[in-house]
Amino acid sequence: MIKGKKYTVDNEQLARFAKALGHPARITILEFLLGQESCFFGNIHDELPIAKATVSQHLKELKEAGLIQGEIEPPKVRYCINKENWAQAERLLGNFFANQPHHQSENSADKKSCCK
Amino acid sequence: MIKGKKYTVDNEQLARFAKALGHPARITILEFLLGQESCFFGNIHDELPIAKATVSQHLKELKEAGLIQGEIEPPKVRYCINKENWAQAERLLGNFFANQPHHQSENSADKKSCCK
DNA sequence: AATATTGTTCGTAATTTTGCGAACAATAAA
DNA sequence: TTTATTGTTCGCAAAATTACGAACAATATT
Repeated sequence: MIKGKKYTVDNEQLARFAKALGHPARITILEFLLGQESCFFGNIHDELPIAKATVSQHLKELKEAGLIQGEIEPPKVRYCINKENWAQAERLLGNFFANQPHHQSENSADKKSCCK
Repeated sequence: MIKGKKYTVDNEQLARFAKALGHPARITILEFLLGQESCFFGNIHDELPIAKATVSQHLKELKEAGLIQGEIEPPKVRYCINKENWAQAERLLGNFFANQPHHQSENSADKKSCCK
């Protein structure tokens, strides 16, 4: 690396999405939201083994990553997937994994060998 | 949540993989490895705007997440994708996103409305 | 043996993450 | 008006993350 070398915008965005997915509570929240029409805070909290303050924090992170949105419906708060950004996350991750790993040589008697 | 409620094994694993993807340097490393047959530490370092000690640390995390492997080829170290675990990550993420977001009601004049 | 090359590990520092309980705000209900 | 319900925010603490330079280890070269 010389100087000023930065990351691409796509890679930054992909990392941001992946980071948001990088906690089992947040995976569980998203999984729940993907399958539910109704999605109040309390319903989400009930799915998780953590305090409501912590749930609120995870929801905030998902919101800041753009993956969900919430709106107040007094006295409750309704959450759901942000479909536009969700589609972007899916696309970025899809492209990333579409880049298949390089084919390995057939005569690898040694299973542990790498990139031979 | 009552007591003892934990996360599923799959969700834990998915979060572990996602967390490993949650930094632009690691995304860049993986992207590079996916397209290269040759992959010494030095080649990876050249792609990144960070010190070698930091690169080494990111590689260690990717190794611990199971996404890559390395082997010594004195005096160099060759890295590559761990294809078995890579396939598992792809599968888990694929299943996760295959769970499509719930359809939104048609009469949503308000674009910002959520889960109505 | 002395030197160079290649990466890892160590020690350190700054920041972020994760988690909780308590306090708070806002509305609804009594 | 008082009380209950629903979530967020605050303050704090412990742990993990990110980053760097310096030191180190291992092999290769001179």
